[in-house]
Amino acid sequence: MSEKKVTIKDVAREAGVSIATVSRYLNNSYSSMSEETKIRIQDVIQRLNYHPNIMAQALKGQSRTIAVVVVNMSYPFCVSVIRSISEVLDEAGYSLLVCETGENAEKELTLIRSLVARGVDGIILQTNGQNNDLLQELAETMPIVLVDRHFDITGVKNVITNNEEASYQLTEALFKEGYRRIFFISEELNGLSTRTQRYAGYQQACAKRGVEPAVCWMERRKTDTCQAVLNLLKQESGEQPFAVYTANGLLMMELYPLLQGLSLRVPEQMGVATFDEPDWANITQPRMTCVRQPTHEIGQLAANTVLERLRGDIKPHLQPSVQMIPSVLVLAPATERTAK
Amino acid sequence: MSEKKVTIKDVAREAGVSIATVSRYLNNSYSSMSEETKIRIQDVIQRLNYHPNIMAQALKGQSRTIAVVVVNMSYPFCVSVIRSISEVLDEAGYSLLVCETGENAEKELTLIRSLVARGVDGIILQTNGQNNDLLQELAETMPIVLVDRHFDITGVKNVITNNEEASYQLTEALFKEGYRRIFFISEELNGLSTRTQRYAGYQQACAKRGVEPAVCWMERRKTDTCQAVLNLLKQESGEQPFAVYTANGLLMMELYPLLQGLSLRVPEQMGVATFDEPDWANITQPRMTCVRQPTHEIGQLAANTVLERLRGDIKPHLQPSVQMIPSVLVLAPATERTAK
DNA sequence: GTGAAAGCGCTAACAA
DNA sequence: TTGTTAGCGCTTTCAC
Repeated sequence: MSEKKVTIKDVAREAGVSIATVSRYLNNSYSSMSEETKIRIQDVIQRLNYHPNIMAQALKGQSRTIAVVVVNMSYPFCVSVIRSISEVLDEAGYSLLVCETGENAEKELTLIRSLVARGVDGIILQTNGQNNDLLQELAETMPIVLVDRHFDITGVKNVITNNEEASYQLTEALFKEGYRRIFFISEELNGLSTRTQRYAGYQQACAKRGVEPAVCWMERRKTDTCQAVLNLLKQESGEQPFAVYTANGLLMMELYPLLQGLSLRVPEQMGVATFDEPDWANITQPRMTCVRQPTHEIGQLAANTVLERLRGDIKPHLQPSVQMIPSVLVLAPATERTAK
Repeated sequence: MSEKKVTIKDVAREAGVSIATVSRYLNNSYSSMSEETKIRIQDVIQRLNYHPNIMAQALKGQSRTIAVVVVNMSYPFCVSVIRSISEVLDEAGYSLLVCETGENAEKELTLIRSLVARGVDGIILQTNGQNNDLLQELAETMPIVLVDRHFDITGVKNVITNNEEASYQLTEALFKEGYRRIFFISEELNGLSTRTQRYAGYQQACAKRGVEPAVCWMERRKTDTCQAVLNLLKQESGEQPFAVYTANGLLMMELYPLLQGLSLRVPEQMGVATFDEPDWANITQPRMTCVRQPTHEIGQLAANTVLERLRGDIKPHLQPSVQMIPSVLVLAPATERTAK
C-alpha cells in the first residue's frame, strides 16, 4: 500500500541520468540543461510521485521552515498575524514553527538559539527587546523581521502599525464626540514601542485640547490593579461625560465587566473605546469605538519580507528598516446609538 | 563574535573519544558508559557550548518536531489547544509546526503528505475525516492523535470531550430554568462527531421532557442563514420564555447581535446559551450559560500521548483509542440576574 | 550539458 | 566500554 520512499537516486536511475542532474533540475531547472532530460526527469518525478527529502535538504542549508516567536500565541493580535504568515508561507511551500516567550527575555533567548540550531531559514518575532544583540548578529546570516514592537537593529526589518497616530486619532475622536475627559488605561510601558506610542498619541491629543491627561496603569490578571482603575474613575469622573480608553483589547476585556458595574449610560454618560478591535466588538451595546490593527497585512508583509530576502531579491541593508501599515479607526455609528 | 559551528567531531576530539561515544552519550547516557568519559564529554559539551545539529538528527529519523493540523488556527478552541500542546512540547525539547486545512479535505491530504515528507515525528490533528485511510497507514509508523473530532481508526488515538453528555446537561439545565422551548442552532453535521453528538444530546434532553425539538441549521459568514434563524425564532417563539442554544461559540458570536435586535428581556423572556465558553462570556449582560471545553487538558493530553509513543512507553494498539475529558457546564449565577 | 564524488552532522550496526 | 565505518538524501565542486 505505502510505496517505499522514493529518493533522488530512484529518479536518477529511472530517468537514466545522474543524481546530480536531478538535483540541478530540482534547484535550477531554468539554467543550462537540455529540454529532453528536463522533460524526462519531470516525467519520472511525476510517475514516481517523488518529493525531495526536506531533512536532507535542510542538512545542506535550506530547511524551508520559518519560525514565528510571539509573546503569547493566544492573543488575538498574535493569532491573526500568525495565521496570515502561515497562509503566505504555506503558499510558498514553507512550514511555520510557532513559539511563545511569555514576555520572558531568557525564554526568548533560549528559543531563538534553539530555532537557529534547528536551522530555520528565518525568524519573525514580537520581541521584548532584550536580545537585540543576538538578533543583529543573526540578521547577517538570515532574515529577521520584527512585528508589532519596533526596535532599531542593523539588518533587521520592522513591520508595524502607526500606533501613535492611530492613538491620537482615537483620542481626538472621543473628544469630538463630546467627552470632557478621557481616561487612558495602559500596562507599564517597559520600553515597548507599541505602548509608548499609544501613550504619546493620547498625550498629544490631550495637549492639543488643553485637557489634563488622566492615565492609569493596569496589569492584566491582577484584579486589584483593575479595581484601582475603577476607583480612579469614581473619584475623578465628576465632570461627565467622560470616556475610558484602554491601550489594548485585552485590557478592555477585563475592564468592561467592571465598567458595566458603574451603571452609567453608554455612550451618554460614559464613552468606551480601545486600541485593537476585539472580536466581541459587535457584542457590546452600543458598539465600542476602536482601532483596527491591520494584523492580516502585517503578517503577510512580514512573511513576504522574509521570503524575499531568502530568494535573494533584496540586499538586507539597503532597504528602509521600517514598514508601517496604518490602523483604521472604527467609530461606533452615531445612528446606532440613538436608533437602538 | 559568533563561534563557528561546533560539531560532534569537535566534541569527540576535545574529549579524546570517538564520535560514536559522544553520540551514545547524547542518546543514551544512562546505558553502559564509564562515569569518567561521561563526565569528560559532559564537560567538553559545556565548554564548547555544543548543540547537536537537529537537521542531521532529523535525517537519521528524529526531527523532534511535531505538527498540529487544525481547521482554522484562529478558532478559540484551536488556539487554546495549540497553545497547551506547544507548552508541553517546548518543555520536552520539541518544536511545533502549525498548519490549517480550512475544512478542506484535499488541503488536509496535501498537508499531511508534506508533513511526513518533512519528517515530523508525530501529528496531532482536528480532521474532517476524509483521509482516514492515510492516517491509519501513517499510524503504523508514527504517533497520530486526533483531537476534537472523533474517528475510529486503527492505531490512532482520540482525545475528545463528552459532547453528547455535556450538550444534554446544558439543554436540561435550560429546561430547569423554566424555558419551555429550546432552539438548537448548529452547522450542518457533515459526519463530524462534535456536531452529531451535541445534536444528539440536545435531542435526548428534549425527548425526556417530551418537548418537540426545534433545530435550525446555520452557516457561518452567511448572513442569510443567520437571518433564517431569526425568522424561525420570530415565528415559533410564541410560547415564551424560550431559549437559544448554539452548538458552538462562533455561531453565537454571529447570532448574538441579532438576538439583541429582538428586544426581548434576557433571561426573563429569552435564554441564551452556547457550547464553548467564549472569552467574551463575561461581557454579555447577564452572563451567558455555556459549556467550557477542557481545551487546555485536551492539548496537554494529546501532546503527551504523542511523546509517550515516541519514547516507546506505549504499544500503539493495546491502549484504548479514546480519551475523554469532560466539559464543564457553566451556569450564569442566578444571583447575578436579580442582583445586578 | 552531464557525471563522479566528496561531504553536510549524525546514528547505528558491527568489531574489538 | 569504546572505536570503526557505512550510510541517511541531498547539494555542489570539479572534471569530462
